[in-house]
Amino acid sequence: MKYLKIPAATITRLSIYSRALEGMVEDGTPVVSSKTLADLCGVNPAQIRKDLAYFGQFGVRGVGYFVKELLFDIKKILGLNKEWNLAIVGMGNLGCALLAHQNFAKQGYRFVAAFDNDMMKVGRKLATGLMIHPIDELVRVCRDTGAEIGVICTPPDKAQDIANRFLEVPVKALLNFAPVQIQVPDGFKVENVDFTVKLDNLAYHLTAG
Amino acid sequence: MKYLKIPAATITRLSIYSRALEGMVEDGTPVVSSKTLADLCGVNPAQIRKDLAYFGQFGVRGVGYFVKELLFDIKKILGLNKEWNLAIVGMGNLGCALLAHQNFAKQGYRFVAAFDNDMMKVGRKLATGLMIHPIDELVRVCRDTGAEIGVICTPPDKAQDIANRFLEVPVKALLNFAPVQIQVPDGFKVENVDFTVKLDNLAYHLTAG
DNA sequence: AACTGGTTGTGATATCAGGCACATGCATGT
DNA sequence: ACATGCATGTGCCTGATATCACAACCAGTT
Repeated sequence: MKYLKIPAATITRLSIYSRALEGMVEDGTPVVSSKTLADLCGVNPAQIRKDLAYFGQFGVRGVGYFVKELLFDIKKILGLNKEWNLAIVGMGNLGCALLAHQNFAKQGYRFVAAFDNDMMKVGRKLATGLMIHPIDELVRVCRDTGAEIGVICTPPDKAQDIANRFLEVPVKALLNFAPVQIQVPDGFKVENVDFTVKLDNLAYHLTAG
Repeated sequence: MKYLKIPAATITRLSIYSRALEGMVEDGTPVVSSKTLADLCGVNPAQIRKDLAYFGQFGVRGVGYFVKELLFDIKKILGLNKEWNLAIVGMGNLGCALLAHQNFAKQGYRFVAAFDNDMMKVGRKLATGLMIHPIDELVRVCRDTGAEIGVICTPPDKAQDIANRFLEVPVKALLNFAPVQIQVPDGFKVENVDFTVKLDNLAYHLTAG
């Protein structure tokens, strides 16, 4: 089952489903149909069933899906039944905001290392108890702390260099906030978060659309 | 030409091309081929030519594209030949970081209004000279300042309410950082920026491969 | 003026993702 | 025990998206 190719879009949607399901767990909703969940997530009901079908059977015909169970299963599929250790580079406004952000902890993502090149910042202790290390120590500290995912919040011209250091650790997954395309070898994975790209989409929509 | 449907993915890529081209302008590179640009952006060369073909002819056969010209044309396509006025709601860590972030200004996006419900924050003046308004004043202030794009940085449970207020202005484009799916009528557009979705993708990749 | 190298623009082709519609099967009630 | 209602799981179809491959075309050279 797992050996046929899963579309990347499916994984992204699973993640979105899990957000909606978390909300339902809080509300105490016990059961949900693909129709209801679809409306909430803005997709087609068949899409949800198809996405889940890649990984097995989770529903009860004539009834729907048990919310808690389905959430548990999706999290397991995504690999969220463990904590993930993050290392972050670039303690500017954005980097600090991410560190302080609640959503990460809530989803089981934990920052275990922070880096910056600014000597004014190095050695400072953050509110979380984390200390800021110089970037030269990245490889060593990441190994010591068991970092598994790298978060890049540096200016664009530094991003590739940072990525290369992460590759050396090796940290095989990178979340890149810098507005450049980072090159990595096979087996490594980069996800880009570029606000301005999203804004450009909106601007286009307002202009032409 | 503009009357056939343009894939959303094309618009996103145009935005990515423009980032790469900006770098080339700084380096003083005068001309670029679709091959070179493709390598830099991690896409297929034919993809670039196809994307551009939706909007006209921009290259010279046997030569390539003039960097400055192409950048100008792409920006014009995206509607970036003007400044866009942003209004932001939710002045937590993330909201403040976005306000201070350089990339927005560099791309012609300008914050003209800021809102929060926390009475400790309302009335405070930010470094940029912007004052924080209470959310009840959103509709009025957005109209006064000519806000065109709304940025939502509130907790998830407040996001839909904020969106509804923006619809009333009307602000027709929303950049949503809250991890929920926002419902809007036709003609309005929401772009979601959800870090945890991206992280989940990485987690899946590390887990399942 | 003709030739050559090189890159675009684009029709044709392959691949992929999404949506429909129905058979399958569970739960409830009689 | 059987019939009914309802939502899932899935084969098939349709449409969109990406890639290939080649003709069209420009610049520089002989």
